[in-house]
Amino acid sequence: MNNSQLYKGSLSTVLLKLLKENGRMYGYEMTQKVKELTANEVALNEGALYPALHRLEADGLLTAEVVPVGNRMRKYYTITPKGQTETESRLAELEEFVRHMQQLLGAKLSLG
Amino acid sequence: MNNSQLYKGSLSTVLLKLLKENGRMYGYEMTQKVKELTANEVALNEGALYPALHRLEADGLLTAEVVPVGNRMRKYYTITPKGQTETESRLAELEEFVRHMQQLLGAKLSLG
DNA sequence: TATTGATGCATAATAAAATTAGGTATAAAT
DNA sequence: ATTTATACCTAATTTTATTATGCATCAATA
Repeated sequence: MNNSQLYKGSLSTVLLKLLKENGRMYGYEMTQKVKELTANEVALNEGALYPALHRLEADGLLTAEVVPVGNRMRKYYTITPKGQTETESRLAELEEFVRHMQQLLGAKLSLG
Repeated sequence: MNNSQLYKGSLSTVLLKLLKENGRMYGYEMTQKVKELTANEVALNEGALYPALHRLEADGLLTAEVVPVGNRMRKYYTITPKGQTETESRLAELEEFVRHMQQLLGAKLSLG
């Protein structure tokens, strides 16, 4: 993710969560959704995005389906049951990470 | 950091903050402090810790001083003015990261 | 007294994941 | 006609962490 301050390791968690919420998305759509949700502050880096999607697919967390739209191809991804489970554990991990950061850096991270 | 769910990129921020708070610390001491602050949940991985300290020193954010204690050597690190500034910007970055994660993943990260 | 665990530093090989920097092509808008 | 948006991709490099060691001192304990 460029210009984003997003820490390494969080990308796949974000992708999984997006797919879990929206059911079925293609890569470009995810870049737009992320922009929308973050008021244009986060732009997915495609050089990271596509390899990440391929990895998730290879790991059995996503399935892909190529669909022609007009004269162009879209590759739609869907989360698998395994992916659903994995999403939950990654979100839990992220919460734990934030908690640890609060313990280590002070209470400055609570934005609740 | 092993077993820690700490995302890549956060280690140097933690080290800088520890040094900013404590004035002067050596590597092993940092591993103990991190354990203490996180109720033994986070253990710094030495294979990441020492290279990270060396990098911070090379970048001029820390200075090092080797001190004999008994018959053993300790390498004390101190944060530089440049390091102080950098610490602030990294903490701001981390807060921004958490904010973005909340926007993308839902309000589940607010532990305030 | 021999051994284990804690203290204290370090590096080398490997792996994981990002950034940078391209490339290809269709379609819409100016 | 050219630019912008849509839509996918990969290769080289960089960054950072993990894994696996290595060396050495010192205290506790079996």
